Amino acid sequence: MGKYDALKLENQLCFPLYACAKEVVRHYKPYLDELDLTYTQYIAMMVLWEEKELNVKELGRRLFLDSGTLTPLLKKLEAKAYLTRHRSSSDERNLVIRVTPEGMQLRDRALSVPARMCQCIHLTPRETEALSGILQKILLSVGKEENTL
Amino acid sequence: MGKYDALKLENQLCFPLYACAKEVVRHYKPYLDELDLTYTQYIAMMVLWEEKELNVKELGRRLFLDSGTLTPLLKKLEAKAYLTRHRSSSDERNLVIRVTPEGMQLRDRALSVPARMCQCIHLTPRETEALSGILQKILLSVGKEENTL
DNA sequence: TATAATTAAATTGTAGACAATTTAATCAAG
DNA sequence: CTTGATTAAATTGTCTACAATTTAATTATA
Repeated sequence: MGKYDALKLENQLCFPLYACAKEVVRHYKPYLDELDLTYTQYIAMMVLWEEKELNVKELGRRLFLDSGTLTPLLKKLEAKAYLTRHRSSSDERNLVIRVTPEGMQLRDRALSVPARMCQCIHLTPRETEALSGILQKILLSVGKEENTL
Repeated sequence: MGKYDALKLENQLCFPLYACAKEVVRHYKPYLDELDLTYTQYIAMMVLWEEKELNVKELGRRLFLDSGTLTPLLKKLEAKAYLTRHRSSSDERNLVIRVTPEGMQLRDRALSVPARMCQCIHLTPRETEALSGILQKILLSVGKEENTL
């Protein structure tokens, strides 16, 4: 074990996390192409399918994204008629995002995507459970730090 | 359990993977700022610190990145004098990347980065081990698919 | 050997991602 | 009531990321 072992790529935890995330997202592409959605647009629609209506701030909190990423993304989804963007009348600072009927129709066409994606990743139920738990723990701990800053 | 449960964000495995990777990489920023490196530049330097010399193709294979990402990134690292870029004399198609002495000096300044990053992520050794193993498994399986295509 | 197929980088175009700043609206003291 | 913080989006600028195409070099084959 040399002085620089900690700087070897194979000893990093972050690198496989980074590479895995990219590769898995890339694997969504053929399925999402059928829906004319990018991965980020897909997860934004996922929130909207559940919520019907929310503002940019809340959407960003859920997706770990800021307005710099969301503003142009939401404009693209608006251009595709999947959502509407309107200032809140009670507080003009807030932009209310609402799904359209066209946006809701997309949900049915997306139904098969999660199962088809899971088939790409060959994990046992145990591994899936373990991975999910550990990732949630990391997300919780980084979320907490934001508040202490 | 409703018809659309599979499309809920909290039932996805990919989303926490995507969000975690982003958040963890973002946590590197203050440490890497001291070295005037981005995260992608940092992992590229990690490979070069071990290899001293390799071509774009091989670097891309290790980092899961293509020439579209690496070409501009390597030009920036060349501009910072951390590496040199030369066409191979034996095969002019290959671009040989070599670390410079300045690039090697950076290695010592980076020594403290991995430990400081680990402190940000509060995982037990068991969890770290498990996460690492599962991510490697996913990367191996997506790597294999490339060959069968 | 001339041509076709293959390969490695580079290029082009589109879409994130995020830090930092700006703008506009709302809220909080004094 | 007004000035000063605070807040939410939008904007600006830089750096990935990757599909698709192009260019140039090499290899394979007719």
